[in-house]
Amino acid sequence: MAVLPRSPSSLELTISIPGFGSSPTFLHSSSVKELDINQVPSEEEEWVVSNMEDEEELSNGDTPRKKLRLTKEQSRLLEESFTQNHTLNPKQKECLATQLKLRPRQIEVWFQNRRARSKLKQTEMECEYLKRWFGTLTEQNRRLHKEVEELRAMKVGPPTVISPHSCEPLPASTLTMCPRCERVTTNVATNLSSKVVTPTLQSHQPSAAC
DNA sequence: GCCGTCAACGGGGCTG
DNA sequence: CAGCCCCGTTGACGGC
Repeated sequence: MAVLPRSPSSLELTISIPGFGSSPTFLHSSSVKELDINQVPSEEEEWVVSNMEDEEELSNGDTPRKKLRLTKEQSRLLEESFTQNHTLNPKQKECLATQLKLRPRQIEVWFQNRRARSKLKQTEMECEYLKRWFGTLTEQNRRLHKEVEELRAMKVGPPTVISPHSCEPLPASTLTMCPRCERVTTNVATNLSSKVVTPTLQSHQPSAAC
């Protein structure tokens, strides 16, 4: 799983703009028209205006909402910056905002949305990978079931396994699998009547310890 | 008209 | 407590 880097960027602040603050009331305004940077869209900033006239106000006194579309150049620079750092420190944010003629809050929002898109893409890729893996396991499971059926059909007597402890053959019927930890264990009742079992093999009782 | 995309918002959690 | 981030959502817009 990829972890987004939080290291500082190499970008440095070189220009400061007086009065270019980001007070909460300023940022949380539902209308972007009152923001001075948005009143006169520069040639580098492209606005898509709704059907409402600029001067028209809504019944509740709010100004109509406009939709900002970043220009290709702005998007390119933001993407370029994103490849270097997935997060920005305040200086980098201010610097980018000045460079792109956007508000720092817009830079911040763009990076948040960009990180979200990255994560979504990553999740979709992981989903695809898991789907393929599931398909592979399903196919493998099918083949193993088929193999088991073929072995059962051979009817060559009771199957035996070699004990890893004694290196002697064990009747497979004496083996069971613990449903909790899925470890192969010996059947106690059967083992007691069998002389094949060696003392090294411990009986296993499923418990909460598994 | 529906749907996908994207900028923006609001709330909650975390941290120094 | 300010500042930041994440997350879910909203609203505007474009494409079909």
